[in-house]
Amino acid sequence: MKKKTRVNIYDVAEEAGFSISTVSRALNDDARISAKTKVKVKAAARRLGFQKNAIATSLSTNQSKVIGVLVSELNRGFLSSLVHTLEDTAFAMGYSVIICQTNNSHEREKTYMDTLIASRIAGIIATLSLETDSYEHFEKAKEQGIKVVLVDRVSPKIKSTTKIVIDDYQTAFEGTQHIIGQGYDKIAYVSGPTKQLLYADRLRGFEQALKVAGLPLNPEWIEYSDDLSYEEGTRIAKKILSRKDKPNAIFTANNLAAISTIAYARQIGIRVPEDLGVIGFSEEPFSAFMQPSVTSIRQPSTEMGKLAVQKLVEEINADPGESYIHQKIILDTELIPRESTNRLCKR
Amino acid sequence: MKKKTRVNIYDVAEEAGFSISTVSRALNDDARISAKTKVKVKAAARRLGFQKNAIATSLSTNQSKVIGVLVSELNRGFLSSLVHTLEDTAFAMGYSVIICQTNNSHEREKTYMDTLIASRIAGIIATLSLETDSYEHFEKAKEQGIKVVLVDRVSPKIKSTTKIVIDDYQTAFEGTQHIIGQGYDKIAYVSGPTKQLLYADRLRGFEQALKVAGLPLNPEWIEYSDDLSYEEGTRIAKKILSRKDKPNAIFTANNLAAISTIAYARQIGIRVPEDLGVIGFSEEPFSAFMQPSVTSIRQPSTEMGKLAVQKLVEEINADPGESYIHQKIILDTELIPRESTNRLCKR
DNA sequence: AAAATTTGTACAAGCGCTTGCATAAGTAAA
DNA sequence: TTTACTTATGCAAGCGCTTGTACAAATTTT
Repeated sequence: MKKKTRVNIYDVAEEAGFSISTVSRALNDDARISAKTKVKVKAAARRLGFQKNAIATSLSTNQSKVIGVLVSELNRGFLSSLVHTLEDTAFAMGYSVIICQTNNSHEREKTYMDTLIASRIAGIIATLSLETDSYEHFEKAKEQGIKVVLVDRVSPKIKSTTKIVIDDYQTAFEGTQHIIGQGYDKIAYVSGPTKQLLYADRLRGFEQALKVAGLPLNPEWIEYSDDLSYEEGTRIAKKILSRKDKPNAIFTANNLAAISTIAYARQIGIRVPEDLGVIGFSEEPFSAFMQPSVTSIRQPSTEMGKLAVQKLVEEINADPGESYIHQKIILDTELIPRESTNRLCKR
Repeated sequence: MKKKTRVNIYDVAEEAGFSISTVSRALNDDARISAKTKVKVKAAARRLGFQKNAIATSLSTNQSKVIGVLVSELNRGFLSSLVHTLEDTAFAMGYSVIICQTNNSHEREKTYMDTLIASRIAGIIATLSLETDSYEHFEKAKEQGIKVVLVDRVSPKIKSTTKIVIDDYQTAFEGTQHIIGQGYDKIAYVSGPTKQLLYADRLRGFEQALKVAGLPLNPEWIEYSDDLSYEEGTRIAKKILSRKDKPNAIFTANNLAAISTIAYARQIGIRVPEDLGVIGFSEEPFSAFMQPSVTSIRQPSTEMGKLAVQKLVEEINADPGESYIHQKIILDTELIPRESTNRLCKR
């Protein structure tokens, strides 16, 4: 048969002169084992360089100390910062984090879900991929008893799940008010795919702010992008700024697009913020350092990440007897006014 | 005793009318099982919604399809991009990736190493933490049969390990030549901790280029930073630029520091690139979009990431009989001249 | 038609732990 | 001293899979 590989609990038992059950309990600080025995067992384990096989423990207890993180990709400021925090917080709570990049593909999201289920993961923290519009794979996870927490990109169709979000509608509303307050009155909007709730909400907030302010809502000034990449931002800026009836401000649904919009505008001789105000959702690490610096909306990635792990672990450890109350937690955002919309006071 | 949890191989065996060994082999496409049987077994598995328990497989085979990634943090452009690629490549090869951020702490690096060993990980891809100067934990992993690939931040003290690096000495040498070629002749250098080989090499390359060009090497113009953060960059720029004998160019060992150096210089009225040339190692996503854009050195994070996974998997699957040949692979870098050192042709 | 192969499948041990229950030893109460 | 509890430890089954080996059936060879 197979040969044993490394030092195991049997070796420790022999070395310490106890049975394996005593060793197991001693190493787990079970109350039933006397202090003296524990000392002896631990000494023996140390002597042998014993390292508990986490796999065997997982199989035995049917649970692992690993959290799966489903995220579209790591190359965006918000997500990279979120994952950073997730990992950090999880580590502090004794969990490891397994990263799965969906690349915004629904297919890959499902594949990963299967892998995670097969790995008997403790729980999942997910940000829906942009493509995702069916949610059976989440139901599947839940059926298997895997707890899920959704962050930022959520869907009302996924029930009984903790969700951690910002108020996209309200934030976009306030962002728009900020631009209006700076004296811009012809405002364009660059949206992500409205299939994603969050982009739909942002767009609504934008439109509502215009309506409240009595400003025109020109359908020609609303553009959509699948991925809001840097290149997409340029493409759309080009389109918008080549119309006869040009807007004098652009609100983009992420920050990358804002940055490329600014770059393109300057390139064709449009001054920012004098001729064109630009504001972008989210915040990239360099939003503050650009020239002009980019007015942004800070999403509390750190807070969201911390909460996500805490809530997940809370649910994992919840008494299975009583039903866990799933919350939708809405965190505050912060508008960071910078030069790109600063039309009022000259720099 | 414990109650079984989900659909397992026994259930499938019963449903299909075969023994569990046949089921196991059928699901693994073992040659000894007839095609007909395989079809039946797989159908039964599908009917029951069976999902193989990866934990049990791992325990049984004593190996897992998980690669541990040890990285200082995710918030730097190079590392975030590297990890992105690692994950992507690993996924394509049927592996998952478990991310461990050391936060540049040696202690945490060791803790993680233990966790990874306990998880019977297939292999480790690591970037040494800045603090690390002893390497027993890597030896430990290797003793346990865990393959290791080192990327970017390596150490000659870790033997028999595949290493994937750039030529830091040569790259810094060429970078310095670039600045000199632009007509700067009083060049300061901002180094990371030279305990890390890579920073020592970069510094050597810088010094050598000065020597070759016959330029003065003013010890006052060489500064060190522990983490080369944005704030550190500002602090050091302040220090260097407040000397009576100011340099007219600054080479920083990463790009973040270059960006903050530029920001600080402009703030106190020093023009970049006219009065001060700035070049930074690495490349942050926005280096190109800054004003002025930052002359950088592109490290091939994508290529490094891909190779790292490929080499690791290659070693994992290598015949244990014959000894695997560990290579040190050196990849090309690319100097990207941008505005921040463009003194010759006016923009 | 018998013997020798070649399939195809089943049995059962083992991977390294956890844990319910039994039991032995130690202590307190009767 | 006997009985009744505690407290500490051991036994053995079980978690869900893999896999060496045995064996029966089907196929080929003589």
